[in-house]
Amino acid sequence: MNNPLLRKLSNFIALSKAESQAVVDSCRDVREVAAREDVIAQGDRTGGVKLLLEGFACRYKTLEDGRRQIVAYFVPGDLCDLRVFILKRMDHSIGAIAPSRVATISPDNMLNLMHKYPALTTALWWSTLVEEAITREWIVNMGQRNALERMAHLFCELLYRFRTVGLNQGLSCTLPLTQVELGETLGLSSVHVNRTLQELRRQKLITLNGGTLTIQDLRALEELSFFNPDYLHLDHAAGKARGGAGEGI
Amino acid sequence: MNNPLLRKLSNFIALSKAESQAVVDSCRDVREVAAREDVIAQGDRTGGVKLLLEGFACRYKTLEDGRRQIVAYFVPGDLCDLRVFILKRMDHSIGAIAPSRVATISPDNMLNLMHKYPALTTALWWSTLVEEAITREWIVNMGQRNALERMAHLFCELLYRFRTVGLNQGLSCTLPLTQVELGETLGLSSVHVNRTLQELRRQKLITLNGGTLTIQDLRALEELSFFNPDYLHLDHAAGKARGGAGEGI
DNA sequence: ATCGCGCCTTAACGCAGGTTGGTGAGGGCC
DNA sequence: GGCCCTCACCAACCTGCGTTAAGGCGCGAT
Repeated sequence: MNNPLLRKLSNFIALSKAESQAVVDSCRDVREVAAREDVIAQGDRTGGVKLLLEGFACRYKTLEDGRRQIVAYFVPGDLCDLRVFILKRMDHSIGAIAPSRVATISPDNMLNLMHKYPALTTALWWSTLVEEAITREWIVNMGQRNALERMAHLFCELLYRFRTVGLNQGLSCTLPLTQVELGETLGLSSVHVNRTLQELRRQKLITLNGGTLTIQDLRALEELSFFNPDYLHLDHAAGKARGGAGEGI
Repeated sequence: MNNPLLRKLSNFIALSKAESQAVVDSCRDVREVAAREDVIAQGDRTGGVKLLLEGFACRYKTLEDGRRQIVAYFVPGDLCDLRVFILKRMDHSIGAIAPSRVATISPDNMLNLMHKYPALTTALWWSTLVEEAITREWIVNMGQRNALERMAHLFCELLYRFRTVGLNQGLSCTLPLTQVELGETLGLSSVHVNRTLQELRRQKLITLNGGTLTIQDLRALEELSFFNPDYLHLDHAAGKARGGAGEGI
């Protein structure tokens, strides 16, 4: 199982061979995207569903005066919105941060998949619900936490998310972000990102260099940032939800 | 058509009589909720889908140390998440702000509705996509705009949303928020909310008292806050999307 | 080799917004 | 009538974070 989407969904539900194969089969149309290149830009007509297979990407919005805000990160296995094709135009952009491989699944293909495999559908909805919960948690992060807590919280979240697709190495993971990008994510200036990073390093909580994040003390980082992983809804043992409500939506 | 959900959906698609009736029929189980009372609390088992028929409500999260962040507002016609029942427990709370009437639609009822009326399904997905876009815009708001811009942007958004269900009176709408709640929404202290409100009043942009918001100069308020309504996806003339992609998902 | 460039780092200064601690008006209740 | 509670509003003070500006380091291009 080297498809990261399958790896992610298997956290929620045990997929049959047919279901797994169907997912793999729909990832035929693959495109390489360079670092800092857009996958889709604000204002573009919506196309098919995008699935990040490899790399690291983000969703962002730009204000008229140039200010930029990153509103989500994509790790491998993340779908860039299951249903955008209902809308006409993108109200935001999706851009690669690291060199990435992105599969495009056509609307027809997607609908087909969901008609044939209700259990798969449920699993996909679960993943979008988690995505929404993450977005909400980011609002909490920006509104209620100070710079140190905010950054600590983000790092905790990213570690958990890399874990669910097996892309962590213990308490380390690949995180090729510049400090400017971190600032655009957390609503901070790059100068203050620098200060905050150094404070986290000084407290021996993390190291971050050469595009690798290592968490030295996860417990402490979680306590500092009031991190509560409930919103990631990882409490499903694989297969537990089999036949659950929501099939066939 | 006095069902606010129908009024909202009709912005996206022209609904048939059968479809409209089906929606109305599923709003049988109605509950009155007092102001400041919770509809569902963090940690509760997820029940059916909630639909706000009347009043004003919000989604919020509370940190362990008591800090509270409002992450969304619900105006009449808003569904409190179409698919929560896939998850086990709520990772946040939903609370009434004004006295409200809330309908509960059971999962079975919901699934049934969506199986029978594909066009309705598309319209419902459209509304959740808009909800997600709003959530993302709130992140942009918190991350990139200062207090004045942030509050101005929120007021623009609320006016547009009240308009889509016909609950505005020209440039006025009912907005029974305390300054503390505004602060919990915008990530500001209530003191600073007060200062900011006064600045908006001083600039003759709005008035807000007795639970009524009046926008005196919408154009100026939009410019001040870099408000771009694209993310609300109101560009569908009713009926235009009839038969569009996404039916039957 | 060295130039340029992207990125990280540091320092000095100022301001937006938080904190604390008030006042006073209005409304519900005994 | 008096009491309590909530909410808007106000003032003094403090600080977290933004801004500006300058220097350093690694690396690819010429």
